[in-house]
Amino acid sequence: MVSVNPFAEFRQECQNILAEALKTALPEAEVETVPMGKPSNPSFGQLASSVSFELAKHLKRKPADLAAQLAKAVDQTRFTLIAKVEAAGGYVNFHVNFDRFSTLTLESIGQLGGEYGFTKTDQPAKVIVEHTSVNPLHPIHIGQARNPMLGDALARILSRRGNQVSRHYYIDDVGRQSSVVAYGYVKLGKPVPDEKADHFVGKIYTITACLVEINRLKRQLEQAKAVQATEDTEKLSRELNEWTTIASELEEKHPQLFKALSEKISQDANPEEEINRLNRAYENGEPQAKQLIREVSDICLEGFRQTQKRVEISYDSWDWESDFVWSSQVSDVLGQLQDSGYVYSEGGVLEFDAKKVVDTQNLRGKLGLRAEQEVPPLTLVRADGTTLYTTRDVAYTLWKFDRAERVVNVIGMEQSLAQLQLKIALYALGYEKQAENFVHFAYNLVTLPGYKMSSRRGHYITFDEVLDEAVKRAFEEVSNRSPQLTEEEKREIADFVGIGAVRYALIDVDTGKPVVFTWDRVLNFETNSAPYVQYTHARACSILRKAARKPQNPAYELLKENLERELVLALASFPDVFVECAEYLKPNMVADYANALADKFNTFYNALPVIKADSTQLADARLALTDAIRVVLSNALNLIGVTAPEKM
RNA sequence: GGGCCCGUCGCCGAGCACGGAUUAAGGCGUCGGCCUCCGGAGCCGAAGACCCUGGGUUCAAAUCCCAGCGGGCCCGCCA
Repeated sequence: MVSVNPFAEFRQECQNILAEALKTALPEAEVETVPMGKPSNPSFGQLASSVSFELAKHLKRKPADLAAQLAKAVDQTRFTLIAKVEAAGGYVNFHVNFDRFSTLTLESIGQLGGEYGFTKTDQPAKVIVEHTSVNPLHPIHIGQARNPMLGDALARILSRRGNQVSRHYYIDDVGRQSSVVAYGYVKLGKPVPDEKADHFVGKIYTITACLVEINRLKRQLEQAKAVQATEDTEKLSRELNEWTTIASELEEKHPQLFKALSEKISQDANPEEEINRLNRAYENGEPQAKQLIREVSDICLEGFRQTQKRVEISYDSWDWESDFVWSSQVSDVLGQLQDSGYVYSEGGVLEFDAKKVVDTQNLRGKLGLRAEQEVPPLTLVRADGTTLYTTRDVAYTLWKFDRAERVVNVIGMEQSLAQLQLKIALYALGYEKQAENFVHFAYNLVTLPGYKMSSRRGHYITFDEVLDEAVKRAFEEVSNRSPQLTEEEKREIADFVGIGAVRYALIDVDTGKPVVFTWDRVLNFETNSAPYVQYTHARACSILRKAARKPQNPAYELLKENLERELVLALASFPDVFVECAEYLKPNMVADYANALADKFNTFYNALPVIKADSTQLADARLALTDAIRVVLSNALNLIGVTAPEKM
């Protein structure tokens, strides 16, 4: 017999049996669904129901009496996975029949193998997961790296759930900052990168932005002084000071580049003007500007691709924001929004009245907003006629919905308001179904303990650095532990261990909480880390290798130890964990599950011999258990994109 | 000023969406053990938490509601 979800099978049986018992013993009771939960203590069984507490109220009887009556009324002849039903402390406790349950679970895992646990949804959909979408201006830094880790895990999970998933990278090349790099790049005479492309672009961006900012502040300061605006003068001086400090930092770090850029840029009286001109030209789709900015963006993206390849993340589509501007899509959406009646003009600026949409369409309930919560308006178009980021994002979102039924945006929680306004815009345009299938998957930031990360200021640790360091430390670790391996083997292991550790660390924490970056945390190789789970997987593989036989028809009922039964239960509940994490979009659940299973297995491993068990039959049963653990650990790691190695 | 998120042992953190049984999981760190045994990136044990505070709902609250305090983020003709 094979079950895709053994524990659910048991739960269903308990529910049916209890519902029957309710009908026969307490026909006067009205219960819609019978509550069923995991008891705190295994001696109370594997599932327990607290119906009696509910009923006690209505029937005015003691919970303990009701529970006893229900336990008695249970029809034992219909037990298959249940061993016994008992009343205790007012609860009705269900004990699983381990002989049968172990057999069902382990045989199912043996049969389903790499598919075990991945229960398919009955409503498969086309889903677009947009993630990463780092601006092509500088290398991906550790603060941003949480995004692709989560996004990729989500995509893997949703796809395993039976959805048709497409991964999209939104290239945000429209906006002043792209013109800033391009400007610096031209000033330098369009140099060929002499290092990893995105790092190269990042330096040009930071230095150029800094120099331009200083230039701007100086001019503003002079103006302020001229009209004797003391307050402005003070504020501007402070800002100028800050940027001057940054400039000297940059000059020290990259003296040649800094010198070259600073000489070239100082030749322009007003670099800001140049940049704005380029920006407008790009939005208008002028060929020269198009050619230039795409060229710089492509250089940077090439660097991103290298990093992504390294962490085994891929995208099905790279979507250029500029394409939406150049085609009529943005202006079309703008037109539709204006027709909707929720847009007003204020001094030549177009504003979207999100609050009005919420109020007239009665959306507070659907959006989870409080009664009097303010929803600020969104500026759609500047006075000079150019559009803003969120405006363009509306067009992009509709484009996505032409290709999918569901859209998941993996975007930091600092953009919650913009994402909310975007959703409201969908309602305003009459795309109600789309709005409901639009999900902002928000996550909190990764922060550095010392200072604030800022890509504009060049204050960041790059993702590449973190990966390099992780692999380096993993290499030292492997060399210490397994000196007999060849250099080649060590390098390979160091790679998946180091990268796995980083991936796991960025996924493991609840997305609502910020991650404070420390090397110790991200490069953890001990319990509760990818390497720990990987090691456990390799250990299981090693046992199976050593046994060198595939047990035929193992007698699962021989698995009578508590440690073994706990393992069976843990294995049996993997499908539940998977479904839950897919439905509630909680990738960290998978990491936690894998770690907990590894824990249990290691305890078992230390306490009970597998190959050298007392009898061959018992050894066979334990080998089958070990094999099932191998399969499930591998399936779980697969969901979060971590390699499950046979050796390490 | 308004909104969103968060507050659990010295530190980090599960559990909270769906309230349940006087043992609130783990990990790090501290202290003490374990290789005649299948991989010690491991295992076992000890110490450490009135789950931010105060109310409320309930037979039952870490979990739900209200108020407060503390931290992060957002409220731009930036993205």
